[in-house]
Amino acid sequence: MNNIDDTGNINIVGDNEEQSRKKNNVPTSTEKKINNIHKAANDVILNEKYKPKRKRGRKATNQGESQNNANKTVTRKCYTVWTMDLHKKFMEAVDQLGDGRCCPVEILEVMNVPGLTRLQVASHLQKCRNNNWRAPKERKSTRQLSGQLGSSGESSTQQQVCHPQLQVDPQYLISLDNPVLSPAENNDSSALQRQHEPLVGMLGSQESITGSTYYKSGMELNDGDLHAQNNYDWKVEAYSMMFDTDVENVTVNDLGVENANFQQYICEPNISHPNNIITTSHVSYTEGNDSYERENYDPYLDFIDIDSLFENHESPSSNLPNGHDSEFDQVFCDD
DNA sequence: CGAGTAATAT
DNA sequence: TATATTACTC
Repeated sequence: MNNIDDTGNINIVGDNEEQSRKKNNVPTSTEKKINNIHKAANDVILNEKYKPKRKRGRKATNQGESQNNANKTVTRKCYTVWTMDLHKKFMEAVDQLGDGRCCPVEILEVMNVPGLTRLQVASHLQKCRNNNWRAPKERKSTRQLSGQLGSSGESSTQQQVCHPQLQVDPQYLISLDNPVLSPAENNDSSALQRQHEPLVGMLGSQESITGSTYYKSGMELNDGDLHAQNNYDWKVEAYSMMFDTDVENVTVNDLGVENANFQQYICEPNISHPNNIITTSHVSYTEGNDSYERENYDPYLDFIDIDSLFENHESPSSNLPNGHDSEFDQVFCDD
């Protein structure tokens, strides 16, 4: 004879306590503890506080945007090209400023280039600190190492390519060993500080602009030649290739002539030109809704299956891109 | 709150 | 890709 108690559990006559517990799926105290840990961990993961609030980087703006056809939006963006001249000026400013004043604001002032903004200088400074800037005329053959991309045994590296932030941003990491622990508690505050330590020097120079806004004088001018093709460059390159979904890139020169190249100088560096800033127009066409704008969009997850992309590609080790018109680009950029 | 910087979008 | 933009930290 069975009966149901006031907790809704079925008590089977004759069963001992343990058998009854099992039949009613009542967790043991140990199981309860484990469940609580899982729940707490889940709460941490679901907590908005520990999620990136917005994606970083450039967002699509309405500035300079115009409607073309039904579902096509034409976005025209201008940006400054750092010519050798401009860069030289930048470096001279850095050199002139000396210790402790090598910050974008000071550099901007010393450069005294109309139209140039602090953010642009900051961005350029960042590029130079990372040894990732080259003079425009030295740009062309930047994909020497791309051939390694599809070589065997590199799948783990490919994962890293697509998930760079997961390695370096402790704020969003959750320790699997101790899931209840708040990420903030896990966050070694000096870890972020370490990112501000001096980075790779400017090319050919013994000392460099450093990440702590100090630099040691005597720095040579960066000749813009990328001697050190390090692993980071390769990662960045592969990374941006995967995200390059532009259907078309069109530039317009000062005569209004369209050019199919990605980037073009509107005018040559010229003493008569007021500011030596060369601007390009970047026109991109997007179909319908901007997928990047959808909620909870996670580019990392979208590319989590990146390995399969390479597996499906023939001769992965031999035929990787050397230019924009390569087979590879068509495969990944055609929309 | 503004500056500097890493990360990331375009 | 090179540059612009954003998030984050101090």
